Amino acid sequence: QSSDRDASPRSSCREPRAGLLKPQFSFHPGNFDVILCVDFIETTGGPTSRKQDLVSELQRHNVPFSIRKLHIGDFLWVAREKVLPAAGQPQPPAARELVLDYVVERKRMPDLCSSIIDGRFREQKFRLRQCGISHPIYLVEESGSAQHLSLPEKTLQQAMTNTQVVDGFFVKRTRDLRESAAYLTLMTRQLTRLYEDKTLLSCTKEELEQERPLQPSAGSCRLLTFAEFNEGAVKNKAQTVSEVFARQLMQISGISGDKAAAILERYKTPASLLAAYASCPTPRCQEQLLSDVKCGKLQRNLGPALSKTLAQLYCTSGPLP
Amino acid sequence: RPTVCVSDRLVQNGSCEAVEESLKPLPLQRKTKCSQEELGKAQQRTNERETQKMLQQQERERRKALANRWKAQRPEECLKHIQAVLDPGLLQIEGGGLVLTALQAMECSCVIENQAVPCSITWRRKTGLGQAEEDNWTEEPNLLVLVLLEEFVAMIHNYKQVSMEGPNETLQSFAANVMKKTPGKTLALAVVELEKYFRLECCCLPTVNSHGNRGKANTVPNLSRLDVEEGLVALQLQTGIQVRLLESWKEFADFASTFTKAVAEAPFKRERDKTSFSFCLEGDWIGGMKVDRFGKGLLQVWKRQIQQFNRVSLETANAIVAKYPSPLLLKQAYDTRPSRQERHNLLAEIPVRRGDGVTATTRRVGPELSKRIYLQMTSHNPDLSLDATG
DNA sequence: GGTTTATACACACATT
DNA sequence: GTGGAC
DNA sequence: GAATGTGTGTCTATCCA
Repeated sequence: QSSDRDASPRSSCREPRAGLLKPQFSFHPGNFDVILCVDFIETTGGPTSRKQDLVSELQRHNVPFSIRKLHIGDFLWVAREKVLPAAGQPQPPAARELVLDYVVERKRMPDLCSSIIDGRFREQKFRLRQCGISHPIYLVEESGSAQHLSLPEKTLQQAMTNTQVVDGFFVKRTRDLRESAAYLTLMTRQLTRLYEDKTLLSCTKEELEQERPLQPSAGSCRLLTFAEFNEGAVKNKAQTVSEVFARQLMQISGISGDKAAAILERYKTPASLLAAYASCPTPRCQEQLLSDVKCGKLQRNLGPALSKTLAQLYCTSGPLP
Repeated sequence: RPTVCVSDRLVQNGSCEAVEESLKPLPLQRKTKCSQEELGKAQQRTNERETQKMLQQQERERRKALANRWKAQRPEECLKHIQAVLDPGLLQIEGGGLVLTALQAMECSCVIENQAVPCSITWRRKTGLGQAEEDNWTEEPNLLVLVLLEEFVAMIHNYKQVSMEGPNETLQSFAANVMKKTPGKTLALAVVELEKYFRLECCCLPTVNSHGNRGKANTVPNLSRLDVEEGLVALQLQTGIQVRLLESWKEFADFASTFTKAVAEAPFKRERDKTSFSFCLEGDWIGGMKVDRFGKGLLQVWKRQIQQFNRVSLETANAIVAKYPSPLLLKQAYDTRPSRQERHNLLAEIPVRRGDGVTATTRRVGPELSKRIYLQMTSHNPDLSLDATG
């Protein structure tokens, strides 16, 4: 069917930059196509790998897709405007793209195991939750879960159900890569039907965060450009004074998030803490300045030990040991 | 606004204001009549102490109650304060008893009641507010519904037949009805032994039935797994509801147990996610530096504090810490610089040696980072953005 | 002189 | 009813 | 938190003057 320009693995993987500077534009029904975007990693595991099977399956099902480097997620869908070849131009102008409100994180059982163990699992879920897309999907391939993995079966099932119940993500269970491809195929087709009659409005992430009143049932919806989405998932966000202060506090062993937050509750900035230390008439007072700061759950004292360590850090005039 | 999670932390201080209020009325009085004055003083002291005691006890009790409620949500004890509510319809199905058995094997209570939705499970949590024993529970916003195999197959089939827009029930209409009966709840569906159905469908001849509308008319011929997946994806995109397909009743029982645990732990985890800093989970996050009781290691802490700024290399941090080996020394250096520009650029010209030996290139800290560090050390505005171009 | 009992209970941190 | 316990 | 186990330190509780 409509074989995409980027569908071939050897084709260029250029990422359209148009849209970042454009304040706003919109796609109208019939003027765009829905395309599945596949992360580069999912297809380039090396020639010895079976990663090309996914490409084969998608091609076999005539799924229009595009292989790119996604900074978050493994699959997503974009609406690409249909561009008419300009007269005399060999290449049509760069097509603008809006990312649909669904993103898929594919996880095979071994991946899930290692992700849970080293903490990437929680981090991924956090990033997915605030990447700007409302409907994150975990696509879990339980290829004969009877295999000896580094984590018990019960644990993995619990993790998946937690992802569903606690995090509110959609968890799609699949038996193998072939079923995963089938799922992506069905999703592509039905997403095409879902969006084809809608008006798509470009939108920035900031605008989206304050209000997203449009649910997928409305006649129109506001979407991020692919460029903004993909760049936004990697760039360092702006730091504030209190954030950096909290991170600095936590550099000493024993100061956790709750402790740092409790200290921040009283002294929101390094300047105010230093001023408080300067106001202390005696070094003894400095050591106890933070001792009775109430931490965490409900009002547990920070304690004299950490208070003294912090006083040493911020009150030592000479070089630190 | 930037993605900082310094956000909404509970400010829970009711005690301080009340205590200060009680300490306020203490102006000195002139000596006129000794006895009366002594009496008044005594009265004042007495009232004052009574008030303090009362308030202290009230606050302490309140804090204990809050602490206990928080403890009740911890992963180890939260199940003990949960009761699962099973619809009797579940137990009337073959194999439904396994669910009851599995749930009772957990350390949560378990009751059978007629539910608004047949064959459903809901959960209740002890509020902890109840001083009277038992009976104040709050409903958890979750609902797990077992969809009978025959009904599920019928609904998939009905969705396939787009031509007949009659009263035929689909997964979507089923879900809509369920949510109408239980407003505000997150719905999850489960179907048991669908694979067994497929096997029977293959082996045995299709049992052709009259097109009875309502449920009990059984297996519809020629339902493929693809049809099921089509229906599930449609349900997902239109409602966000997910359906768990299970091979056996044992698996369903296990799923119900797992689901129960997830529901029980959900408030605890959500609260933690709210009140914790996002950067703790970032991949390159390193735990706190160990420091003994006399400050050994604090220099490393100071260096790592510099590295908490974005775009600061190890070499840069080393250079800065070498020049100013403690936070206070840096602050004092700022204090002695009269002009704003001087303070901004205090660290800008510090040389930073990069690379080794032959390829060693020596650059400087630069004015941009120098300014960020200055703002961090001196600003009294906690929400000031260090990366703002101003 | 200047720290302190004894147990329980958390929390920070480290492992299969 | 306070506050220390070696 | 995946689940469980390990050590730092506070915290709560006594007993007794």
